[in-house]
Amino acid sequence: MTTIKDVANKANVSVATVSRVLNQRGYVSEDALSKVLQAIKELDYQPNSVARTLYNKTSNMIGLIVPDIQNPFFPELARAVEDVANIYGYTVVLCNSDQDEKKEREYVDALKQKYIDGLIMSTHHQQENVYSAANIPVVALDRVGDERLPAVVSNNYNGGWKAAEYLVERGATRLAHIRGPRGITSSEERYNGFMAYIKNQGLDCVIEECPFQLNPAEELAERFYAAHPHIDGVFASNDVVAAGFLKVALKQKIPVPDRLQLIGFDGIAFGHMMYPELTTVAQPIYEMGALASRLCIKLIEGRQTEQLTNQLPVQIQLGGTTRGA
Amino acid sequence: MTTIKDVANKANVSVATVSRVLNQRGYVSEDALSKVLQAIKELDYQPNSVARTLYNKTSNMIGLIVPDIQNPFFPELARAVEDVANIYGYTVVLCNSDQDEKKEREYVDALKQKYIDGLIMSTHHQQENVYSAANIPVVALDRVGDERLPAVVSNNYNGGWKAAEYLVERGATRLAHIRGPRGITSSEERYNGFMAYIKNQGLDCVIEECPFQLNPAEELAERFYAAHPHIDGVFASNDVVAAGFLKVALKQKIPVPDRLQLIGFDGIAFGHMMYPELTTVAQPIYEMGALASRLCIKLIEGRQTEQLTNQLPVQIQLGGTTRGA
DNA sequence: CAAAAATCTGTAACCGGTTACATATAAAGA
DNA sequence: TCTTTATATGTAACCGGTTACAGATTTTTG
Repeated sequence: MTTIKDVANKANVSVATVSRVLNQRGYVSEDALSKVLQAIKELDYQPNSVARTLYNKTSNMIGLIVPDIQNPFFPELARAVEDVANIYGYTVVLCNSDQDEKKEREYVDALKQKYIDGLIMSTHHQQENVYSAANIPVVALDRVGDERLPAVVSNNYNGGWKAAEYLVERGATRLAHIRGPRGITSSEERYNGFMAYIKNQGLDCVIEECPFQLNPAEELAERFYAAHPHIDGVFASNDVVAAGFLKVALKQKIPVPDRLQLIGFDGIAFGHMMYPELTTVAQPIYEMGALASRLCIKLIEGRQTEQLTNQLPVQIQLGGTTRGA
Repeated sequence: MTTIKDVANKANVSVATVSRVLNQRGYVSEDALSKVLQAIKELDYQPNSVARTLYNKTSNMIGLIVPDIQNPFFPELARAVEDVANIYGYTVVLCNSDQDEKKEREYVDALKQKYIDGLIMSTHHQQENVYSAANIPVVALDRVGDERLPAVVSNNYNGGWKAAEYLVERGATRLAHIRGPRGITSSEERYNGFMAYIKNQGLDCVIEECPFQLNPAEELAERFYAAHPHIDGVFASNDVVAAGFLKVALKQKIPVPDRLQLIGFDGIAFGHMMYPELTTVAQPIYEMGALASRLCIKLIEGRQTEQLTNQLPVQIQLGGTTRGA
């Protein structure tokens, strides 16, 4: 591997001069400049980023901690984070925490040791430890654990409200909400928004709780349809759960959307892969990831962010699981 | 941040002794050992991995280059790679290449600069550059670009054969294969396996080609069903394409599986999220990722691998898009 | 009991960069 | 013309570890 010393030798200058050329800092004569550039080209020299990191305490790497990349919501988010990071010359290190606080802490420690420049986290755990111990920028994405952290989220509350409103407007009268796990900000907010509309309209509804996974959703759906045959509008707190409910409904030959309307939340890609397509409250997933990435880099570069919480709008995405207007 | 010097001072020994304790190398007296351990504990010292990397030229990082993490096949693979890597103390850096050779090369360069210890690549490009320039272990995953590279793949040929056989055994007589893009090993092999069975049985079939994406698959399906109304068995080269064909079939009210049987390839999670569930030739995706990761680490640790190509078996996964036996 | 071998420890060089500082020369100002 | 200032460059310390080597002490061996 060619080092800065090799370049210096070849160009007949000192390493300091080469370094000055590389970093475009300090004074370098025309003559030296061209000799160095020539040597760099001839030797196909690339400065060693580890050595740079050691001195500069900055690695051009961003950590991204998600619960599980297998959860179909996160690949798009991760992709967006990486795309933006790349533009600015950053590399992304992806970590799956399984929502395990210990794992999260271990990852954060390991990443900090590698002089990671910033951290983007999707977790509902309190991040005081991260927040205090690290002097690196941390951006919360989708899930907010700590209020003091800059965050990128979608308007979950509004989404919940819209979902309820949408179902009611399409003629649903007996509503149910399959809410997500307690303690996760997004599912709480969706629930709150949904309930606010329900109360506002003086309606009644059935509430069930379900983790954001297919199998539990299917199991719950079986029981649910048996227990509540009259329900004609279901709002699931995420698309995976909605898919589970749709699947069981189709299996049981419950006419969707004629006798049962279904709306999910997220707007992940596979909503389009099924038939009928899932009607859903779509978050701007890619936008969220991209924004978080930009925000993180902005903070790394020392610039302040205007606002702590960045809330992006959601939008109903028409599918075939709800009726036309 | 506490450094090895701080520890040495506190323990009243030299940095060399502390280093010996850390690496459990060389002679260290009982007395010095306990003093150092005590100091480490009191200062909550963690050795700086960047400094270590600089000297050792090894980073405990593995690069994973995939075409696009948004392709639902890759998250499971990536997860497996990361899980195994973690067990052995390695961190994974994920990169999306978009199948762009230039991007791939840039990533490889950047990763090598960071003293990445090994590389796992899912690409169909020739990797001579990688293979020659890098003296780091490279493992090909799912897609093989270079024959000389150790690789982990599933038995795509056998999968293609099995798919044909399965359709025929369930009574399909007019077969079609929607093959994947040319030049990608896996799609070629699936095609070859399928055709081998067809020829072996003296059958005839329709072949179409489609990229591994939903929209093109849907468009093709529309045209396909119009042009070939008599086809009663379709083998799609991957599950996304199969999903597109299923979606259009359902939309057109073509009875599946009674008048049209459908089988995909991959066994990705969303096959279970739809109704009917997708019948598919399932690859052991997680196993493949885990094996690639283990293989890579084995090579990093200097041990030789028994065989260059590791081919894992595929298995038909029963869904509702084919008839019972 | 002396020599050889094993154990212990510190100094300093090294990994490959960056930069403070000293020094030298050229250009500008008095 | 003599300062002063701007330009140019090299030396050496530094980032935080690892390790070759040398010297000192202890243990083993003959």
